[in-house]
Amino acid sequence: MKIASWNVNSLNVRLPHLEQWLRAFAPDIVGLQETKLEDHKFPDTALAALGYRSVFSGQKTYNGVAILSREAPRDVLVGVPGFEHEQRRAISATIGDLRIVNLYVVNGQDVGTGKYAFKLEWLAAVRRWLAEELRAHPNLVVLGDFNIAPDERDVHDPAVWHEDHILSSAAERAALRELLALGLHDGYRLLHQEGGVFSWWDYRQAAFRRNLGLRIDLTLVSEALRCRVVAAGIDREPRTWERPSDHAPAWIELS
DNA sequence: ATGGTCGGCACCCGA
Repeated sequence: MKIASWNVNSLNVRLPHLEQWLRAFAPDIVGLQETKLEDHKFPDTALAALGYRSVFSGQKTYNGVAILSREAPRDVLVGVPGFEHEQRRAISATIGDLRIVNLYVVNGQDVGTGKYAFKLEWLAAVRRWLAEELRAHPNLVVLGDFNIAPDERDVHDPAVWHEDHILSSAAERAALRELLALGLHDGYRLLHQEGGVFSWWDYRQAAFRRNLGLRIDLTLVSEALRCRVVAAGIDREPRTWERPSDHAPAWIELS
């Protein structure tokens, strides 16, 4: 059972990439972020032709999330209960014996801005909600673009990505640690300890060629699923293709 | 630290 998270940065532009990658990688479940598509424009027919069901919550221009799965999704939930707003950043569904939560965490722009404050509020609301979600669904997978690099191994240059910098700041990392403290584990780190493995590279400065990246796309698993994680990785291949997303798919395999 | 590159959409904003 392969489960992946991929920020596609516009599904309108990236549908051919997604189709090619689904054929090549053959995941069972995929969480997509930044689809940037209103629901009536979601390419569910094209994805069904490849054997995937789709559930989605999108909007024009910004944000937008979706879950693709080979098995039919049940009990679909849009948004973060108790924290209503316009931005389409969360979608959840039950697939087989797994509860899947797909998040597009607020970027936060810069430390100290209003968007940064909103990021921390949003993460606090997610934590309150996931505490309940874990009680209801012991087999929980929380995946997505977290827009937080968990620690120094997850940034190419800790001198740049330091405790006062967006995506690596002390408060953001503390918020992520609070999520993990609910009883969630970073699937990738269960199996790999080395640094320098990234999921996002800025479009500028030839960052991908120079591997100047961050690992901000994560797949978290609950305690009950911990021992079922048999493989994990980041598939850099689609980042090498023409006109790529700035993110690569991050994946885990469950037994 | 700055400036650089994308996508969407409208000549600028968000990432």
